[in-house]
Amino acid sequence: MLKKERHQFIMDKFKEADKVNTIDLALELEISEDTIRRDFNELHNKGLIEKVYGGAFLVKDKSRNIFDINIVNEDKKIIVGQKALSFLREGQVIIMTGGTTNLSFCKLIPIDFSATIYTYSLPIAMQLSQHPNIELIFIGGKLQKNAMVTVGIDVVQVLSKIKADVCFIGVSSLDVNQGLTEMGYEVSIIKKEMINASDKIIVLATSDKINGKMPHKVCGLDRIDAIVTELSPTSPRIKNFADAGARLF
Amino acid sequence: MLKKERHQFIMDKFKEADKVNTIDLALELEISEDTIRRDFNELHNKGLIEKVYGGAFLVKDKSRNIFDINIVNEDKKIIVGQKALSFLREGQVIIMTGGTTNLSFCKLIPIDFSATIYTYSLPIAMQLSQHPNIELIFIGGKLQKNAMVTVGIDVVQVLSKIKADVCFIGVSSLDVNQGLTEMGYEVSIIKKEMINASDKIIVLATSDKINGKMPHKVCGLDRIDAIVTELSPTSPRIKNFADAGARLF
DNA sequence: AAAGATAATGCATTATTATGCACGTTTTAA
DNA sequence: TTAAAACGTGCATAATAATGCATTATCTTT
Repeated sequence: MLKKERHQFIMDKFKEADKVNTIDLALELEISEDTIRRDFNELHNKGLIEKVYGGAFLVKDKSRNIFDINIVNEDKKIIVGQKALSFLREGQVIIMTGGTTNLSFCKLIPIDFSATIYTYSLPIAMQLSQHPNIELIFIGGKLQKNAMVTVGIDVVQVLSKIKADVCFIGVSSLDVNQGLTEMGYEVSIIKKEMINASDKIIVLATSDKINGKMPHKVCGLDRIDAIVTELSPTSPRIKNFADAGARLF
Repeated sequence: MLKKERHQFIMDKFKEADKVNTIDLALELEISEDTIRRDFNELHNKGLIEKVYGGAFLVKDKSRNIFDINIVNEDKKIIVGQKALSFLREGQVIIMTGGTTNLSFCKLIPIDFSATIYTYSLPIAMQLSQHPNIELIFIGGKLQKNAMVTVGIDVVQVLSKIKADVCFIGVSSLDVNQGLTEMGYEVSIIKKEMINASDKIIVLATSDKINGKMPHKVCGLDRIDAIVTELSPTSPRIKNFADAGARLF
């Protein structure tokens, strides 16, 4: 029996019982307790079990991988993403902001889609790196850890020098009168710059972002070419936007 | 029986069992264990199997989620990372290259460690973003998708302007005579620049990178302040490095 | 088809890993 | 507090792996 098999065997034991016992395992597998102890040590070092005097317990809450991002309201965001696909054109130069709505959108982009995409979001970049035909340019800078985007003068400087066909922009809040507003000052500055650099502005927003105001204004409704939500464009919840002349999808 | 047939035969074995055994295969095919081992090595290098002492396992359906990175030889890389921790100092300015060895290292950095870290690797940045006291600066540029690092003139330009205390550098290959060499031209240029910008150079390498040569030279052994491997510094496998005066850890 | 070049294989040697045992230390429970 | 049980460490041994080298097989080119 190979060591790895034994390790697997031990881990499987936890399906039957909460605790495994050093001696029992040694007897069952007909090997020395020393070997079981060494196995325990290795499994412990991998963070899989917790050693106790006489045996071991399974570690339950194995802190889930930091790399997998939890998307709240993913179903709604997928609807938004699906609708937004119609704004994609092959060969475009695209600016993509961060946020989980944009991330859901990026997951839906056809695998062989070809374009040049600028982004300042780490998760978005990870996602888009799966697309072989997308030329991906990451805008560097100081990392803002909560949003997983880069900020600072370097980001603004890069953006000031580029020209894009379209910007897919996620939002903190969207209001009929205030337009697009942001929670953080730095991100608001950067988004302004992104909008400046782009011909068309497509806003991706789930309905919970609608009719809210944040301290820092990014741009007015008039500058936005399309607002994509999971709601029907005729939904009463966004009638005020329709009345104000916003292009809803 | 051709080598390719044998490889296919081995892979087919996994349909019957979870593992294959080196000796059993040698007996069944009536060839030497050496050949089976060489087959295992080749299949391992293709990422198809995982070698263990006494046999091999099939590599399971590789990460459905693009965000979780599969680290081959993680155990060895963890040993390297553990040793490398002793080179960290609070408050340093650090340059961190990419690669899974460096990623393993970053996972081991104490959560409250405080420093300024520059990197051009997406996964490394994702990992380090978990550390609240690390000021993380991502070096932007065009994304090279296989290595998940940024390349291009922008990267070089940023690096030419900074000064770091230490650079933790992963390698393609490390050779006594050639020193540090890289597979890709662009990355070799960038690593040169990183070395230029740093006072101390710490090389992190598992033993499989040792005694190999790649087309693009990065720097000689004399510029390297420490080579950290999973082996003992006195191991005969790296005796030639010790003889050449390299500082092994 | 033959000669030379290249790759594959096996063998001998050395290195590494896994395992059990002995023995001293730590932990548990009465 | 004490004795038994469990643990950790160093060591010896055996199994497995890696490496260099010689040999054999395969491919290329003429």
